[in-house]
Amino acid sequence: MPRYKSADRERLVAEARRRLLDAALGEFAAQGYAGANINHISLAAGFAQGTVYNYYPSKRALFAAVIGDIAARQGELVLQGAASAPTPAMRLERFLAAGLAFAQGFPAAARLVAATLYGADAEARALAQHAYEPLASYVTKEIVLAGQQEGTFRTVDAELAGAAIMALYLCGCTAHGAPLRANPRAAAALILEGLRRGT
Amino acid sequence: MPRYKSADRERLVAEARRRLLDAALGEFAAQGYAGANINHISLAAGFAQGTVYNYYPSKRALFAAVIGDIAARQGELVLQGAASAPTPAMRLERFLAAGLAFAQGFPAAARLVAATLYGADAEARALAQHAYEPLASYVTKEIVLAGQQEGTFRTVDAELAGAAIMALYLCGCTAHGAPLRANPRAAAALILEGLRRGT
Amino acid sequence: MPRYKSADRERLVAEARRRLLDAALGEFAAQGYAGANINHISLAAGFAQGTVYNYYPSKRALFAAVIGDIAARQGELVLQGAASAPTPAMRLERFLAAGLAFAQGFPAAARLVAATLYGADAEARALAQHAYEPLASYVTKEIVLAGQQEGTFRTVDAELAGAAIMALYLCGCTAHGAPLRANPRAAAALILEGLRRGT
Amino acid sequence: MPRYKSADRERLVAEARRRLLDAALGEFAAQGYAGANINHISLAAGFAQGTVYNYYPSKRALFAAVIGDIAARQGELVLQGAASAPTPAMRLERFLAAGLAFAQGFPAAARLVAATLYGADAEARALAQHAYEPLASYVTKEIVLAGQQEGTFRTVDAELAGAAIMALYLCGCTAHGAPLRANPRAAAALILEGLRRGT
DNA sequence: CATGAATGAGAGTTCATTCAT
DNA sequence: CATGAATGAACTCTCATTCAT
Repeated sequence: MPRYKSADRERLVAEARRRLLDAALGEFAAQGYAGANINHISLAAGFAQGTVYNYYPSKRALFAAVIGDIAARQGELVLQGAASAPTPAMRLERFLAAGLAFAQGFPAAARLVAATLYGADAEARALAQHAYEPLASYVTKEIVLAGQQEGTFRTVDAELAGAAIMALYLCGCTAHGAPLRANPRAAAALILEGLRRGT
Repeated sequence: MPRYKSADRERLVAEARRRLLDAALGEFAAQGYAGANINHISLAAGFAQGTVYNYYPSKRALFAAVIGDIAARQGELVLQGAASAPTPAMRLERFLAAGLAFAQGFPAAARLVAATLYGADAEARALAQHAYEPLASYVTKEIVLAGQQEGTFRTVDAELAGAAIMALYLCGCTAHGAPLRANPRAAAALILEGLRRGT
Repeated sequence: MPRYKSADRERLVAEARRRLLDAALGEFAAQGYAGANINHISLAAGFAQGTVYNYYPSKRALFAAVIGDIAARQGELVLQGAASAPTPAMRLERFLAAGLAFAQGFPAAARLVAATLYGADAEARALAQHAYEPLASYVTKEIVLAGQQEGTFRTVDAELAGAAIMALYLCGCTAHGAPLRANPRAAAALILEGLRRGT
Repeated sequence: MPRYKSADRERLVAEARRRLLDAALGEFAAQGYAGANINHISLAAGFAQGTVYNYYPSKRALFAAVIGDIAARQGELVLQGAASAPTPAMRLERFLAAGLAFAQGFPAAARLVAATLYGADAEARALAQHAYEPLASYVTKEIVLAGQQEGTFRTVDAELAGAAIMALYLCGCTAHGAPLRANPRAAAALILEGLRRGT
């Protein structure tokens, strides 16, 4: 009978989970979900093999927790950054800047999210899509649609524009993405003004 | 064993490889590299399990061959489509249209490429990057830079613009990509004109 | 630490053991020895996981205690029931009635004993055989042999008859045993009179 | 493409299965289902660990095959022995003699069946009950009921008598069963005539 | 004496790879 | 060159047991 579940206990549990999430993020980002070794994660977190299972009931559950954790942290940061801007154009710029800063600060997390969203594992993909739904819908509604209603954005298909922005945003951390990361302001300008020289 | 292989022999070998590549593409796209089962591939290709090893020395080598094959077929199609267009803007449009048509015609291939380029497996990523280098540099040189030299494109960072176009292009087949695929002409317009309404 | 334990202390310990034995009986009966989870037992007894080890040094020891406990309770009940009967035939009837009543009242216990006595685990089997020796020898001596000496029973091999009765008795709770349980009087008659119609 | 699945191949497969079934019988009988180690079985059969899975898809399936194999062999032997006898009484005697001879010849098989039928594992029990249904219904119909219709057997509850005979039969290989096995004729007489001396 | 997080050996199962036929 | 049985390392997950608190 747990006598009162001291705050101490809870803090220890939270810290153990933190260590596991961090170790898991590293492993999943480096090896992919299928390639990750759950015992390595446990050992990397400073536990014995099998101790993960005292905190998460399965590899999948641990993975879900990792993705959820990333999405929450990134969402908070990014939406906070963008929300305070008065115009849709500025929100776009801040959105990209905050997101790409996150990718720069936590490259493993960014890589893992992209790998999951564009990977073959349907279950994992659904999970990540669900976790990133708030960000995606923020872009579509508060940036693209808002700019169109305000009259400063062209009336292109909002979904199309949203998908394009999300693609840039999510790929800003991998492969061909280095220039995006290095220059979020220019990326925003590119989206706003397009490639063609104005008349 | 005749040293001089009959052309017949070679054709049979080529056809066997074709069957294996097709089966492997399906399996890798559906399960990811780590999740793919090489014996299933062999069986799906109409061979016994283990027969892959008469044609490819390892799972990795088979995977590399699959990626190489996709890149070659896609490159041929896309560059062919784009090269005949006289202006950089038209080349961009045709490039996107041809690429997204490829993604529509061979969704498994498109998904596999994106998953590999944005996935966690560093070795596989390097492989795919190398295979897609021609496409990427075509975009940068023959579209972005050419348009700038011609005077019709803004002088934004060419690498940045190239990366953005490749991101759109590659993600046009997955996750948030559905609207892109459905509407390549609008996607090209978005890249050319940007979001902001002209003055 | 007072050497002289207060009676209070001892009562508490006895009650804790009781709870553990009851919980263990349920788990062992439901899952078998190998399949039983000792932490589940501890929790089901209202303790934390691991607390069993304050009362029993190992899973095996706990198991032995469970079997011993059942044998003791069943033996007391059954022998009490049978001992007061004046003739061997009546003792047989009461023996079966009491035993099958026990099986009806404590089905988990009955099932566990049969599973142990007829199970694969040699160590457990030896343990249970030892615990049930008193019952077995009661049947052989006080029922079969006594009846033969009295002149009312045929002089069949006493051990054989004893084994047959014990088999019926122990299987009266499982598998094909339902009719036995339902009808102890008829079972006794069957043993006494046999199948063949008297001349 | 298997060219013609030579009889050779099939013989080899059958022989491999035989080795595995034998090894599995030994392990399951000695350790119980839950306690058995499937890699030990594979090694004991002369294969590497994991090779069982080329022949049976799971531990449970292997177990089912073992039980099915025993039931088939025992059923053939026992029913053959009993069926040729003209009267129900003789069928009973032969049934017991054949069954107990089987138990003597294949003690591990007999022990495993009893352990399964009286064990805690519900799934395994159902399996074994199903496999032994033919024997059980033979006893009830062709022995007990037939004897009653013929007029030579008392009209006791047929199910009760059948269950009693099956219990004796199945327990003839364990625990208190040694005398039964040693003396099947006397066991049959006991069932037919009962314990009580005729008047 | 109770707790329950931690341990780590060991379980069932998968599968890339080999090789005798 | 095709076959497919065999291999055995490696995986995820379980759980009896320990011990600091």
